[in-house]
Amino acid sequence: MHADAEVVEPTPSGPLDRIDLAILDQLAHDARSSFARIGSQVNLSAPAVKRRVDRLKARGVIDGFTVRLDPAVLGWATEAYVEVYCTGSTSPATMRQAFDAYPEVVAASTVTGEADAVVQVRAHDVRHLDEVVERINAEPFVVRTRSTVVLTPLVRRPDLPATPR
Amino acid sequence: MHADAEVVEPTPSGPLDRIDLAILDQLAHDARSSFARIGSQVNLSAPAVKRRVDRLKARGVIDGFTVRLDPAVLGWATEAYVEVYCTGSTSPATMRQAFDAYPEVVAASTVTGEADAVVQVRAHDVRHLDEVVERINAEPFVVRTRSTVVLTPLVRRPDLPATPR
DNA sequence: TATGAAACCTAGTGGTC
DNA sequence: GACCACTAGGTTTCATA
Repeated sequence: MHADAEVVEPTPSGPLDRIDLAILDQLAHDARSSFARIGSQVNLSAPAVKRRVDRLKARGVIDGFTVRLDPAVLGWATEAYVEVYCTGSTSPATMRQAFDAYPEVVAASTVTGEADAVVQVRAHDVRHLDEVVERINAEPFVVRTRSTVVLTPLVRRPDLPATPR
Repeated sequence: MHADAEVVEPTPSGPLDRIDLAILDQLAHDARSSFARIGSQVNLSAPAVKRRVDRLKARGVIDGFTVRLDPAVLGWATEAYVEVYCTGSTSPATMRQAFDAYPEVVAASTVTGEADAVVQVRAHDVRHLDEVVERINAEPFVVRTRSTVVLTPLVRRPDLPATPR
């Protein structure tokens, strides 16, 4: 071991190259595509693609592979953004623990602005949504909520575009 | 071919059974899992699982398979909910067409409440986010916007839970 | 250090019962 | 839906640049 001018990456990193991004693009489009088919798109052999994918998984760039489901077909027809106002010093950890317990919660984050958090909720119908919002309201750290119900979904992306910085 | 008392489904439908939901659960957890492995979880042979998955795809329940990427690692560190206020009679189609053109737009929907639409935006940083919001503001049908920036992501579900109705 | 070719083994797929 | 046979894809090894 010797000290260089260059810093050695602690996590096996280095920036994603054009090929990595192309592979991610392919996987975003079809995560069950074969390595050979991906390889033919990015001019690489199947083993080479597999190695890159393994590396991307190890680095945490790839978090996993999931199925894209049509919420409506599954009976999750109602969606809402719920702004949550909390008591003075509610920690993010407390909120996370609470919201994580709801299967109806798709996403939740603390936010800037008047509200403390925005929670995205999926429900079967308005009655179900109402029930979930009531339960959130009943959480000890919640002062009040303000719901914005989705009328028409306009855009819904598979995942993030693998655009280079 | 003969006429029965039973009506033949035009779309190959019928409700999802317990096994279908279990399969979707497995795929949500790992979309690249083998049919054999899924089968062992749901007590079914690999071909049987494949046929069910094919059927679920044909029915539109399964929309596709994608990779889950860590936004932060890819350089998409900043996220915001942008409420959009539109001119009198802006059609959802107009909005969809406009928002679809932004790679930074993750999701967009028309909503109840004061605003006409909520647009979820992913950006590299606050400067980038600001630029995107400016562009949205410049859309001919947009009167004004109100952005809520994400501070800490608390919950982010892979996809919808395959809970029966 | 990353790749390609080949070998080997596991999984996908269509037919049959 | 299971079983079987066949094909295709995943994974490891090894040689190479």
